[in-house]
Amino acid sequence: MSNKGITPREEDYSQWYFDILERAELAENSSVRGCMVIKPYGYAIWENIQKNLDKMIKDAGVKNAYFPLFIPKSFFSKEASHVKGFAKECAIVTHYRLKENEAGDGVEVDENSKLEEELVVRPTSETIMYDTFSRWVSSWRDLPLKINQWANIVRWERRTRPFLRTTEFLWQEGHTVHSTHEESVQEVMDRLEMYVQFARDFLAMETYHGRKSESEKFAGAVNTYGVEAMMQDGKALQFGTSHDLGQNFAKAFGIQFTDTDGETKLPWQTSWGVSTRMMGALIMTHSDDNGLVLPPNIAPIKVVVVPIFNNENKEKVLSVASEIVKSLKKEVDAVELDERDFVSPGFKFNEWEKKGVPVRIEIGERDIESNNSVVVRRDTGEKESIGYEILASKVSDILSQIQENLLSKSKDNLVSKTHRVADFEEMKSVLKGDGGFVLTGWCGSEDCENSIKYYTKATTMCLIKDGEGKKGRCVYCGKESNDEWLFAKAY
RNA sequence: CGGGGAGUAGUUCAGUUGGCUAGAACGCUGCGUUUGGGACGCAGAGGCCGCAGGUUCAAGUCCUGUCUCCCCGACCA
Repeated sequence: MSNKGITPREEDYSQWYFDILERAELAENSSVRGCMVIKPYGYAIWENIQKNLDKMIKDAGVKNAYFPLFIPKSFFSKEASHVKGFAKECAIVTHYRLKENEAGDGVEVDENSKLEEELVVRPTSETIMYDTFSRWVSSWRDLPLKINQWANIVRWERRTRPFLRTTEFLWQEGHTVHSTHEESVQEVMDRLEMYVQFARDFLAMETYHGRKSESEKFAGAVNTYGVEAMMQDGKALQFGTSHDLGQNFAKAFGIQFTDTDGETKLPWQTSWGVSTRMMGALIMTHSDDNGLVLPPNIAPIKVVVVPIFNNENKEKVLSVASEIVKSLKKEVDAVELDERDFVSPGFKFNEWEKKGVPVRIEIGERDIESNNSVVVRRDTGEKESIGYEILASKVSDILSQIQENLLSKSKDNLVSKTHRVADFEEMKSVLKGDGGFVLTGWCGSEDCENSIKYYTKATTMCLIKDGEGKKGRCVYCGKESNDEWLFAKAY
């Protein structure tokens, strides 16, 4: 797996994700698969994502709220294509009570507690939120309505993958209601751009974004837009979506408003979200054979100070080290001192590298004598001796450099793995080789899309801005095409 | 749901044509020596060999059934 970074295979995450997640051990005979425990270090990354993204969401005038986990089954019958998209992956609550079994050694479902209407564990919250919105919206003065929720959701997928497709996952889902289509489309694009910006600034990830094809769009949407990242192994990963819902749901859930002209109208809606899948993208984008590599702007621990001592000089070294930590904390947050005396320094170096801490500072007797400390970068492995007086500001600079370097590496990876191809043969050979994105003409027909998928395993990712209106020929059927689309094998 | 593979210690796995008290490495516990790139020595704890049935003097090993997990597909964020 060298040079491909971390992939979501069991053998990889058991080795590298040791601090991030582990498979949940559920009931012996349970058919629950793909439920993961997010461990404290992994959850700290998620909290950093939450904190920073939540600020951007609020800056966009969106307010947080929380809606029920359980959705009456009947809500799902209201929007035809929505139910069709989710019906096959819903967990359903049918009873609300257990009783002791006859043998007296366990419990069983109490048949007397059957629910009159079954409840669906939310696979997404459009239905329950929009039912509520229908009571919140009655006038143009109530619009735009912009609501976001941070929640867990359940999708009973046939096949799961750690982080990328788990049965239960955490996400953020934003839902807005507007009086005009122009305004709702603007919201869709703004939130899409927000995700792109977030990925760039915090996750140090360069991505493509654009409209999804008809077959790839969200169940119930008029249009879906996605953010696509390129992993080190040549597979694409979609980690954010933004949907133009048109008036489909407004119609289905009876959301109406009286406009300034006195007319009763249907509003226009959007929804958009990113999930813990984003952490998978983050990990797979930057990490190497030595473990995680985390961008400083999202790392739970940005700097770790490893004192190197023996029984004789322990006290002295530790006191200098904690002085240094104190001065570092004035300029850098998330600094940690590793005082453990039961593992060797070499063990610590390795462990913090696996955890992806961006900067490690080593302080031992040698350094104290020369008023220096050894500063090591996780991204390049470079070591540098830096004096105490300038340490804090230097480290702060190095953290910015690491953030920049990771972004530029991600950009290089994206560019170098994007191939513009002339014909289908070339497309096949590119995808059979190192993979990556293929940029090529596509006539827009679902038949061609399916054939391309059949022969190459690649699907349409999205229509990026550069590709819009770029006339050419469809890579498969050879007919005239209006746009150049992005294809890739994807997770 | 189709194709392939695997279930033995906390983890990763050995375990021969059925044969004695089921093993290793790592991890864990204790003591000592160590500590600038995953330390070492000694002592120890830890097992319903996935589950149920069968064949046999004897089953981790053979047979039948069953459950679960992993990989590759189909489906999807």
